[in-house]
Amino acid sequence: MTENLTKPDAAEDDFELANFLPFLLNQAAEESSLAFQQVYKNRYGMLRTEWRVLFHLGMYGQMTAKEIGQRAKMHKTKVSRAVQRLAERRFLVRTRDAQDRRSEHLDLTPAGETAYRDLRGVARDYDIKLARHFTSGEVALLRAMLRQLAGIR
Amino acid sequence: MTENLTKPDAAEDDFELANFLPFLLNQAAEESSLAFQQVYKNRYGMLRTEWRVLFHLGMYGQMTAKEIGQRAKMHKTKVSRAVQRLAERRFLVRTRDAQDRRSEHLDLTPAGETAYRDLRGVARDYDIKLARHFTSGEVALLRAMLRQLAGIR
DNA sequence: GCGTAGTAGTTGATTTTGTAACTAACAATA
DNA sequence: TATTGTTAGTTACAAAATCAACTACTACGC
Repeated sequence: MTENLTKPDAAEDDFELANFLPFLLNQAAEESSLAFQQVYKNRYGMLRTEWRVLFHLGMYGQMTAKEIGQRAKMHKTKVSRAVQRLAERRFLVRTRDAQDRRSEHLDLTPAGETAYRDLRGVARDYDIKLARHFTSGEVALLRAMLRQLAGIR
Repeated sequence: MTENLTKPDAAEDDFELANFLPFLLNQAAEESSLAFQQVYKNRYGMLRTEWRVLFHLGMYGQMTAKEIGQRAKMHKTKVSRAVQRLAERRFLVRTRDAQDRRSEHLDLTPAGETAYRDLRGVARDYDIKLARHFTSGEVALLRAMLRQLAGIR
């Protein structure tokens, strides 16, 4: 059958879905998140949003919900709900700012610190495992490109 | 704001959240999907799942829901619902397979073809725009690495 | 002070996803 | 033919994401 009658552009066009960067990025992101997701889910009953908040606090110390939202590019309602659940489970504590009583400072509890350190170890191992597929130069370039695409300047 | 004042291990440890590949991949995927998402959402009221189904049919011609699910790594319920909505909006038609009446063949309608061609054009332009940040060698390497990470062998 | 505008964070309604159970059909086999 | 197992796709219900409206507060202008 003449393919060209029904889809004239398809043959002439070099565009391939499998090369479309947003598609590829999403596939890679989903696949690479999966194994790690199992860990924080099964080990601590956390969602991705909660893990991100935990990691930001563990990594950078005391932060407000707003700061976390900016850094992690999470919407404030996502952050709010993640913080709520982490507070319920005693992974963090909230303290109102004395100067500006709208905002509150978030700190990990010892339990939160422990979970953070545990998960950070898992994350580091997993990252190394992912990077092993490539040379260190390739990985460095990949990270730089991803940072650029993510708009992290 | 305040950086790593409070965290003693953070300095000793070379692990950085901002370098964690699943995190970076997710950020890049989300950010790079955003602008394109606006197009298929605003122009055709489609969700990401629907766009993916549309693209697969436009790209590869007649397929079953199962085949789309395998190619796009979408769960069958996602595919099922996307197909349902695309059928309601008359972007595709379903025909039962005569030999195996469990499965059905999906084909784009003329309206579906039109939407597909339109969106493919947008996607191609957008892809080129994204790739312009890098050399063609870098982009080729990026695509190869993403494919590997996505488990597409 | 008082009024207005803006911000940090929360809540509620709606939409979308995820998980499991389900229907209908096929296949093999006794 | 009946039995058991498997598969394509759907549906129901719970979990989660999204968006808009909301509360409590701060800051500015008068």
